[in-house]
Amino acid sequence: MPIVGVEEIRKQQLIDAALASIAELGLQKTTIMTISQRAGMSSGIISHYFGGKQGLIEAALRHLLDKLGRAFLEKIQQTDGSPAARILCIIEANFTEFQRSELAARTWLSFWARSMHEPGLKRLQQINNARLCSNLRYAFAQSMSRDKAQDAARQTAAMIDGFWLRSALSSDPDENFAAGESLCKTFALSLLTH
Amino acid sequence: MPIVGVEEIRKQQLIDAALASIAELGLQKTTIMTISQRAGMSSGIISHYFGGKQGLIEAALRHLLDKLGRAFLEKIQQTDGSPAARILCIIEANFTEFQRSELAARTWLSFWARSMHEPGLKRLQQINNARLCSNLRYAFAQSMSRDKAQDAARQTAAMIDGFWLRSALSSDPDENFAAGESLCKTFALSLLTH
DNA sequence: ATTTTTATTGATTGAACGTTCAATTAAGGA
DNA sequence: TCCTTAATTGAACGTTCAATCAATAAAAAT
Repeated sequence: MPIVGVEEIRKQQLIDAALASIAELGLQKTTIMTISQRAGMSSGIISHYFGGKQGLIEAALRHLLDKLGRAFLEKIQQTDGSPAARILCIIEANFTEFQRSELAARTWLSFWARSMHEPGLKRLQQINNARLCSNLRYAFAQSMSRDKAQDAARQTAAMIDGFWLRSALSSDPDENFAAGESLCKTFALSLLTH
Repeated sequence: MPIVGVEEIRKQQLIDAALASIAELGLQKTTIMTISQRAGMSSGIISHYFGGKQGLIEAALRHLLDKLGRAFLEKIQQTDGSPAARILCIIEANFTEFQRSELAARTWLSFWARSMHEPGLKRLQQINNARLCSNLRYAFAQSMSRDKAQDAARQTAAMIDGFWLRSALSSDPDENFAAGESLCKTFALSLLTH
């Protein structure tokens, strides 16, 4: 059933299938078989397009990071450049990305845990983290000193990640997410006005 | 070399070896061999004392949770019962436990990730989480309404977990930890006074 | 219609891992 | 000294999994 010029389509289908498997089974129990079956293809296709299972896993993480980055860029363009608006954008981008797919928080946690011991994933994670912190620092620095802004950014980033983590572990992820978004916003705004 | 009555000693040695292996290699690359070698014993001993690898992993998590609980109980007895003192105790207990063993944050993250898909670990994690939240809620409720206290507890718990997570993923865990403890305290105290 | 090229398959291979259990070792008791 | 019993070993076994690659299928080119 070969159709020419389907490389990008197949790659995306495999990434989607990988994310579905990771969300449902966890990274540990995700195998080449669970991915390829979900994609409706054979096991060999993964090594063919990604050089191996590890290549697909990294591509899937890169895809999630790209989506998160684009969510932020889209939101930031719909607002004025005020610090409060920027910060609300950052928080919303970090939360809405998850609402789109219920099980994404679990996927992130799986990636994080593995990134501790795999340099390829660790690099991707650190790039994303640096972006989040520097965006927050920049917004806070327009209303307070550099040092205060640094602290405020770290607290806000920690609270966002903490609610992510708790959503992944919670028995009611959705409720946790909604509460997290709201509580992160009120916290960040209170930092700006005091 | 059988010596009688060594069951509890051997179990503890295996738990220590398991935690060392998890911290160094991660839960995924921790095998019966990496654990038993670190303990200086043979591979079969793990099934003998814990019924299998999974039993040892759960016992190791239970051991970490016990240590965390005892750290809190010890600290709480050295203070008056004021809300501020209680909250500082909770935060300190959650951070000092990690300073004792540098790689503990990585161990926690490994456990958390696996607990998403393994009921035995999930149960342990939820018990610990419920304890943290209810301790915080109780302390805050002495200075504000129930609803406010609930929000404050969730924000504080999220910030603590967020800094834990960031320490595990950071390239400089110690600095991250010190900053986390300090910033969590200033946040929690500001909630009490406003 | 035939050949070439591209896409895909899936059985096979070999390595890694957890578990089992018969054998072994030495302490304690008779 | 001999026997019993608790403690421990590690080779063997069965399973799981990622990777490989020769075979296959169909589109494109001739």
